[in-house]
Amino acid sequence: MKPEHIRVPALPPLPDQDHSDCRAVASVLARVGDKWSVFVIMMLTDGPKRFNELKRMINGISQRMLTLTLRGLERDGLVTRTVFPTIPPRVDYELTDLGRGLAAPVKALGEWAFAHLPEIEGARSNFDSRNSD
Amino acid sequence: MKPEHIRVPALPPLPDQDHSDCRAVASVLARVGDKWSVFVIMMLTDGPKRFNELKRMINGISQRMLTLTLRGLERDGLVTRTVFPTIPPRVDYELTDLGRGLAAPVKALGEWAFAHLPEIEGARSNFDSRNSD
DNA sequence: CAGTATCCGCGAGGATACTG
DNA sequence: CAGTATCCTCGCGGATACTG
Repeated sequence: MKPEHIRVPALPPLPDQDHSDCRAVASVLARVGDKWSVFVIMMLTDGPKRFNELKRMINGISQRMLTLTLRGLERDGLVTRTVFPTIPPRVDYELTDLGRGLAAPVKALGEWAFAHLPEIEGARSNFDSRNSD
Repeated sequence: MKPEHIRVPALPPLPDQDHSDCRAVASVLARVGDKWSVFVIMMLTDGPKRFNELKRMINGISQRMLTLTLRGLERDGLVTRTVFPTIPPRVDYELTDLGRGLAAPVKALGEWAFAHLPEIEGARSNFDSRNSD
C-alpha cells in the first residue's frame, strides 16, 4: 500500500456530465487550478529548476506540497523529473512540450486576470459593502 | 453574523509572492478552478438561465453549491442575478460583459484540454502502471 | 539536497429538512 | 421555485521530525 503523502493527488471526482468536453476542461482546471500548480508551471517556463530552487522561488509552499504538486504534474505528462545520481543528489524538473503547450492558454488566462483585476476587485468590494448589513 | 452557508466563498489565502501578476493569475484560477464555476460559466455562455435550469443542466451539483458558486461569480462581477417578483419566484442568472470576457480564455484552455486529453490520459495511465509496485 | 513518514486542523462540499 | 439552515464527512494542506 502506498503511503498517503506520496500518492499523487487524485483529481477530484468529476460529476457525470453530458458535455464531455466540459469534463475535459474541468479535469485540466482541477489540476491547474489547485493551490500550487500554476506557480510551479510559471516558474518552470524559463527553464529547468531544482527542487529547493523551486521551493525558494515559491514563497510559502511546504516540502510536502511541492513534492505532491510536482508528482501530479509529472503524472499528467506536463513535467519531467531527472535525477542526477551524484552526492549530494540533484533533481531537475522541466516542462515537457505538453507542459509548455499548456502554459500558453494558462498565461492567456493570467493576462486576462491581470488586465481585469481592478474591475474584479471593484466588483468584490462593491458586493461586500452592499451585503455588509 | 452571517451564516456559513451563504457567505460567499472566500478565495483561499494566496501565498506571499514576489511576482504579483502570479497572484492575479492564481486569484482568478482559484475562482474559476473551483469545482463548479467553470460548468456554470459554460452553461451561461448561451444566454441567461434560471436557478433550477442550471441545476438540471449541471449533473451532480447540490443546491447549496450552486447557490455558493453563483454568489461567488456574482461577487466577482462575472454574473448578474435578476429577481422577478412573481409567484412562484423566478431568478435569472446571466454573464456580464466581464464574465463573457473571461469565458474566452477559459474556453481556449478548455479547447487545449480537449485536444490534448488523449496525451494526458496516456501519460496518467503510463505513470500509474510504472508506479504500481 | 531531495525527499519520507506522521499527525492534525480546518474548511470545502454533500445530504437532508425546512420556508417565503 | 429558489433558496436557508444544519449536520457531517473527507481529504487538502500545514507543521514537524527523520533519512539515503
